[in-house]
Amino acid sequence: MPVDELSAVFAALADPTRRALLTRLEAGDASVAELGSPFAMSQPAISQHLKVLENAGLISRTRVGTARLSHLEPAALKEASEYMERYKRFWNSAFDTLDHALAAYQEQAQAEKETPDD
Amino acid sequence: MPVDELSAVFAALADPTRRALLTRLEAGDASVAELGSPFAMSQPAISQHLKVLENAGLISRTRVGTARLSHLEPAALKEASEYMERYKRFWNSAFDTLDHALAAYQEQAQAEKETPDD
DNA sequence: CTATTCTATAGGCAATTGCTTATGAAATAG
DNA sequence: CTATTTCATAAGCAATTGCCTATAGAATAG
Repeated sequence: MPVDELSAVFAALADPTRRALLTRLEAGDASVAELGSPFAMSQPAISQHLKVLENAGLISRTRVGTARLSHLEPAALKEASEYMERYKRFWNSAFDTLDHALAAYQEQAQAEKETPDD
Repeated sequence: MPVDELSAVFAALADPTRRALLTRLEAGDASVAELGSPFAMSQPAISQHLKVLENAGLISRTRVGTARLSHLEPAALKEASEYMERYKRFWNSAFDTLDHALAAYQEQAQAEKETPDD
Protein backbone atom coordinates (compact mmCIF):
# COMPACT_ATOMS: atom_id res chain seq x y z
CA MET A 1 0.00 0.00 0.00
CA PRO A 2 1.95 2.96 -1.28
CA VAL A 3 1.60 6.28 0.54
CA ASP A 4 0.63 8.53 -2.32
CA GLU A 5 -2.36 8.04 -4.57
CA LEU A 6 -0.38 8.21 -7.80
CA SER A 7 1.90 5.39 -6.69
CA ALA A 8 -1.11 3.33 -5.67
CA VAL A 9 -2.70 3.74 -9.09
CA PHE A 10 0.47 2.83 -10.98
CA ALA A 11 1.09 -0.14 -8.69
CA ALA A 12 -2.46 -1.34 -9.24
CA LEU A 13 -2.01 -1.11 -13.00
CA ALA A 14 1.30 -3.00 -12.87
CA ASP A 15 -0.50 -6.36 -12.82
CA PRO A 16 -2.03 -7.98 -15.92
CA THR A 17 -4.83 -9.61 -13.95
CA ARG A 18 -5.92 -6.31 -12.46
CA ARG A 19 -5.79 -4.60 -15.85
CA ALA A 20 -7.96 -7.38 -17.23
CA LEU A 21 -10.43 -6.86 -14.40
CA LEU A 22 -10.67 -3.18 -15.28
CA THR A 23 -11.18 -4.05 -18.93
CA ARG A 24 -14.00 -6.38 -18.00
CA LEU A 25 -15.62 -3.65 -15.93
CA GLU A 26 -15.78 -1.42 -18.99
CA ALA A 27 -18.63 -3.66 -20.11
CA GLY A 28 -20.50 -3.07 -16.87
CA ASP A 29 -20.57 -3.79 -13.16
CA ALA A 30 -19.91 -7.37 -12.17
CA SER A 31 -19.74 -9.68 -9.16
CA VAL A 32 -16.56 -11.19 -7.76
CA ALA A 33 -17.44 -14.61 -9.14
CA GLU A 34 -18.16 -13.23 -12.59
CA LEU A 35 -14.98 -11.18 -12.63
CA GLY A 36 -12.93 -14.17 -11.58
CA SER A 37 -14.40 -16.72 -13.95
CA PRO A 38 -11.88 -16.15 -16.78
CA PHE A 39 -8.89 -16.71 -14.50
CA ALA A 40 -7.26 -19.89 -13.23
CA MET A 41 -7.12 -18.40 -9.79
CA SER A 42 -8.91 -18.85 -6.47
CA GLN A 43 -11.76 -16.61 -5.37
CA PRO A 44 -9.74 -15.04 -2.54
CA ALA A 45 -7.06 -14.08 -5.05
CA ILE A 46 -9.65 -12.19 -7.08
CA SER A 47 -11.01 -10.53 -3.94
CA GLN A 48 -7.51 -9.38 -3.06
CA HIS A 49 -6.95 -7.94 -6.51
CA LEU A 50 -10.25 -6.09 -6.24
CA LYS A 51 -9.20 -4.73 -2.88
CA VAL A 52 -6.04 -3.32 -4.45
CA LEU A 53 -8.10 -1.69 -7.19
CA GLU A 54 -10.50 -0.29 -4.62
CA ASN A 55 -7.70 1.12 -2.45
CA ALA A 56 -6.30 2.82 -5.53
CA GLY A 57 -9.72 4.35 -6.14
CA LEU A 58 -10.04 2.63 -9.49
CA ILE A 59 -13.25 0.83 -8.55
CA SER A 60 -16.06 1.23 -6.05
CA ARG A 61 -18.32 -1.52 -4.76
CA THR A 62 -21.90 -1.96 -3.69
CA ARG A 63 -23.82 -4.86 -2.20
CA VAL A 64 -26.61 -6.38 -4.25
CA GLY A 65 -28.02 -9.27 -2.27
CA THR A 66 -25.23 -11.63 -1.38
CA ALA A 67 -23.16 -10.36 -4.25
CA ARG A 68 -20.85 -7.34 -4.32
CA LEU A 69 -20.75 -5.51 -7.62
CA SER A 70 -17.56 -3.77 -8.68
CA HIS A 71 -17.94 -0.49 -10.52
CA LEU A 72 -15.30 1.19 -12.65
CA GLU A 73 -14.11 4.57 -11.35
CA PRO A 74 -12.05 5.94 -14.23
CA ALA A 75 -11.59 9.31 -12.53
CA ALA A 76 -8.79 7.75 -10.52
CA LEU A 77 -6.91 7.28 -13.78
CA LYS A 78 -7.06 10.95 -14.58
CA GLU A 79 -4.11 12.04 -12.46
CA ALA A 80 -1.99 9.18 -13.72
CA SER A 81 -2.98 9.95 -17.29
CA GLU A 82 -2.10 13.59 -16.90
CA TYR A 83 1.25 12.62 -15.42
CA MET A 84 2.18 10.85 -18.63
CA GLU A 85 0.64 13.46 -20.88
CA ARG A 86 3.50 15.76 -19.85
CA TYR A 87 5.90 13.50 -21.69
CA LYS A 88 4.05 13.77 -24.95
CA ARG A 89 5.97 16.91 -25.75
CA PHE A 90 9.08 14.75 -25.64
CA TRP A 91 7.92 12.20 -28.12
CA ASN A 92 6.13 14.77 -30.27
CA SER A 93 9.09 17.09 -30.63
CA ALA A 94 12.73 17.11 -31.61
CA PHE A 95 13.73 17.38 -27.98
CA ASP A 96 14.80 13.79 -27.90
CA THR A 97 17.47 14.25 -30.54
CA LEU A 98 18.28 17.93 -30.21
CA ASP A 99 17.77 19.38 -26.77
CA HIS A 100 19.28 16.46 -24.95
CA ALA A 101 22.40 16.64 -27.05
CA LEU A 102 22.52 20.31 -26.20
CA ALA A 103 22.02 19.67 -22.51
CA ALA A 104 24.77 17.09 -22.54
CA TYR A 105 27.09 19.50 -24.32
CA GLN A 106 26.38 22.22 -21.80
CA GLU A 107 27.19 19.90 -18.95
CA GLN A 108 30.46 19.02 -20.61
CA ALA A 109 31.25 22.69 -21.15
CA GLN A 110 30.48 23.40 -17.51
CA ALA A 111 32.68 20.56 -16.35
CA GLU A 112 35.55 21.76 -18.52
CA LYS A 113 35.11 25.28 -17.24
CA GLU A 114 35.80 24.05 -13.73
CA THR A 115 39.04 22.42 -14.88
CA PRO A 116 40.06 24.43 -17.92
CA ASP A 117 42.71 22.75 -20.03
CA ASP A 118 42.44 24.25 -23.51
CA MET B 1 10.82 -7.98 -13.30
CA PRO B 2 7.36 -8.30 -14.80
CA VAL B 3 6.96 -10.33 -17.95
CA ASP B 4 5.20 -7.84 -20.18
CA GLU B 5 6.48 -4.39 -21.06
CA LEU B 6 3.34 -2.59 -19.95
CA SER B 7 3.56 -4.08 -16.46
CA ALA B 8 7.22 -3.14 -16.28
CA VAL B 9 6.46 0.47 -17.16
CA PHE B 10 3.65 0.79 -14.62
CA ALA B 11 5.74 -0.90 -11.94
CA ALA B 12 8.61 1.48 -12.65
CA LEU B 13 6.29 4.47 -12.31
CA ALA B 14 4.84 3.15 -9.04
CA ASP B 15 7.72 4.62 -7.06
CA PRO B 16 8.05 8.32 -6.17
CA THR B 17 11.85 8.26 -6.32
CA ARG B 18 11.82 6.84 -9.83
CA ARG B 19 9.23 9.37 -10.97
CA ALA B 20 11.43 12.13 -9.56
CA LEU B 21 14.39 10.74 -11.47
CA LEU B 22 12.40 10.91 -14.69
CA THR B 23 11.35 14.46 -13.90
CA ARG B 24 14.97 15.44 -13.38
CA LEU B 25 15.89 13.87 -16.72
CA GLU B 26 13.43 16.17 -18.47
CA ALA B 27 16.00 18.90 -17.87
CA GLY B 28 18.70 16.87 -19.57
CA ASP B 29 20.95 13.85 -19.29
CA ALA B 30 22.64 13.35 -15.94
CA SER B 31 25.10 11.13 -14.12
CA VAL B 32 24.21 8.73 -11.33
CA ALA B 33 25.77 10.99 -8.72
CA GLU B 34 23.94 14.05 -9.98
CA LEU B 35 20.62 12.20 -10.15
CA GLY B 36 21.05 10.90 -6.63
CA SER B 37 22.13 14.15 -4.98
CA PRO B 38 18.61 15.30 -3.99
CA PHE B 39 17.85 12.03 -2.20
CA ALA B 40 18.80 10.79 1.26
CA MET B 41 19.71 7.46 -0.26
CA SER B 42 22.89 5.55 -1.03
CA GLN B 43 24.46 5.50 -4.48
CA PRO B 44 23.68 1.79 -5.01
CA ALA B 45 20.03 2.52 -4.30
CA ILE B 46 20.00 5.12 -7.08
CA SER B 47 21.79 2.73 -9.43
CA GLN B 48 19.15 0.11 -8.72
CA HIS B 49 16.33 2.54 -9.43
CA LEU B 50 18.00 3.50 -12.68
CA LYS B 51 18.28 -0.16 -13.60
CA VAL B 52 14.53 -0.57 -13.11
CA LEU B 53 13.89 2.44 -15.33
CA GLU B 54 16.30 1.08 -17.94
CA ASN B 55 14.68 -2.36 -17.93
CA ALA B 56 11.31 -0.71 -18.45
CA GLY B 57 12.77 1.12 -21.44
CA LEU B 58 12.13 4.51 -19.84
CA ILE B 59 15.78 5.54 -19.96
CA SER B 60 18.90 4.62 -21.92
CA ARG B 61 22.47 5.12 -20.81
CA THR B 62 25.81 5.99 -22.29
CA ARG B 63 29.30 6.19 -20.87
CA VAL B 64 31.04 9.55 -20.78
CA GLY B 65 34.39 9.07 -19.14
CA THR B 66 33.91 7.38 -15.80
CA ALA B 67 30.36 8.64 -15.61
CA ARG B 68 27.23 7.05 -17.07
CA LEU B 69 24.65 9.49 -18.32
CA SER B 70 21.00 8.56 -18.14
CA HIS B 71 18.82 9.69 -21.01
CA LEU B 72 15.04 9.96 -20.98
CA GLU B 73 13.24 7.62 -23.40
CA PRO B 74 9.65 8.87 -23.33
CA ALA B 75 8.61 6.54 -26.14
CA ALA B 76 8.30 3.78 -23.55
CA LEU B 77 5.50 5.80 -21.96
CA LYS B 78 3.51 5.86 -25.13
CA GLU B 79 1.94 2.43 -24.76
CA ALA B 80 1.07 3.07 -21.13
CA SER B 81 -0.36 6.45 -22.01
CA GLU B 82 -2.50 4.99 -24.75
CA TYR B 83 -3.74 2.34 -22.35
CA MET B 84 -5.22 5.00 -20.13
CA GLU B 85 -6.46 7.13 -22.99
CA ARG B 86 -9.10 4.48 -23.54
CA TYR B 87 -10.69 5.39 -20.25
CA LYS B 88 -11.08 9.02 -21.14
CA ARG B 89 -14.36 8.21 -22.83
CA PHE B 90 -15.57 7.07 -19.43
CA TRP B 91 -14.76 10.25 -17.60
CA ASN B 92 -15.75 12.43 -20.56
CA SER B 93 -19.17 10.91 -21.07
CA ALA B 94 -22.34 10.05 -19.20
CA PHE B 95 -21.34 6.41 -19.23
CA ASP B 96 -20.46 6.50 -15.59
CA THR B 97 -23.94 7.41 -14.45
CA LEU B 98 -26.07 6.03 -17.24
CA ASP B 99 -24.62 3.05 -19.02
CA HIS B 100 -23.45 1.33 -15.89
CA ALA B 101 -26.88 1.57 -14.33
CA LEU B 102 -28.23 0.08 -17.54
CA ALA B 103 -25.68 -2.70 -17.52
CA ALA B 104 -26.48 -3.51 -13.91
CA TYR B 105 -30.17 -3.58 -14.70
CA GLN B 106 -29.62 -5.92 -17.60
CA GLU B 107 -27.65 -8.29 -15.43
CA GLN B 108 -30.43 -8.29 -12.88
CA ALA B 109 -33.01 -8.94 -15.58
CA GLN B 110 -30.89 -11.79 -16.90
CA ALA B 111 -30.53 -13.29 -13.45
CA GLU B 112 -34.26 -13.09 -12.84
CA LYS B 113 -34.91 -14.65 -16.21
CA GLU B 114 -32.99 -17.74 -15.10
CA THR B 115 -35.14 -18.03 -11.97
CA PRO B 116 -38.42 -16.42 -12.93
CA ASP B 117 -40.63 -15.63 -9.97
CA ASP B 118 -42.97 -12.87 -11.14
C1' DC C 1 52.10 1.00 -13.73
C1' DT C 2 49.18 3.12 -9.29
C1' DA C 3 45.74 6.14 -7.49
C1' DT C 4 41.38 8.28 -7.98
C1' DT C 5 36.67 8.76 -9.53
C1' DC C 6 32.34 7.02 -10.70
C1' DT C 7 29.30 3.28 -10.96
C1' DA C 8 27.80 -1.70 -10.63
C1' DT C 9 27.31 -5.88 -8.20
C1' DA C 10 27.04 -9.02 -4.16
C1' DG C 11 25.03 -10.33 0.00
C1' DG C 12 21.90 -9.46 3.70
C1' DC C 13 17.56 -8.08 5.73
C1' DA C 14 12.83 -6.41 6.74
C1' DA C 15 8.67 -5.49 4.35
C1' DT C 16 5.58 -6.36 0.62
C1' DT C 17 3.33 -9.09 -3.00
C1' DG C 18 0.69 -12.72 -5.06
C1' DC C 19 -0.81 -16.70 -4.47
C1' DT C 20 -2.73 -20.82 -1.65
C1' DT C 21 -6.19 -23.40 1.74
C1' DA C 22 -9.17 -22.93 5.59
C1' DT C 23 -12.45 -20.44 7.85
C1' DG C 24 -15.55 -16.54 9.01
C1' DA C 25 -19.28 -13.34 7.94
C1' DA C 26 -23.27 -11.24 5.41
C1' DA C 27 -27.40 -11.70 2.83
C1' DT C 28 -31.13 -14.54 1.04
C1' DA C 29 -34.18 -18.87 0.75
C1' DG C 30 -36.96 -22.07 2.83
C1' DC D 1 -34.47 -20.77 13.02
C1' DT D 2 -31.09 -23.57 9.41
C1' DA D 3 -29.04 -24.09 4.98
C1' DT D 4 -27.08 -21.98 0.97
C1' DT D 5 -24.78 -18.58 -1.64
C1' DT D 6 -21.40 -15.11 -2.08
C1' DC D 7 -17.63 -12.91 -0.57
C1' DA D 8 -13.91 -11.46 2.96
C1' DT D 9 -10.41 -12.49 6.14
C1' DA D 10 -6.68 -15.21 8.35
C1' DA D 11 -2.50 -17.65 8.16
C1' DG D 12 1.21 -19.45 5.59
C1' DC D 13 4.67 -19.49 2.00
C1' DA D 14 7.86 -18.49 -1.87
C1' DA D 15 9.31 -14.69 -4.54
C1' DT D 16 10.10 -9.86 -5.05
C1' DT D 17 11.20 -5.16 -3.56
C1' DG D 18 13.78 -1.44 -1.61
C1' DC D 19 16.99 -0.36 1.09
C1' DC D 20 21.74 -1.05 3.32
C1' DT D 21 27.17 -1.95 3.63
C1' DA D 22 31.06 -3.81 1.46
C1' DT D 23 33.41 -4.69 -2.53
C1' DA D 24 34.43 -5.12 -7.39
C1' DG D 25 34.92 -3.05 -11.99
C1' DA D 26 35.68 0.54 -15.60
C1' DA D 27 37.64 4.81 -17.14
C1' DT D 28 40.79 8.60 -16.41
C1' DA D 29 44.88 11.14 -14.19
C1' DG D 30 49.47 11.19 -13.08
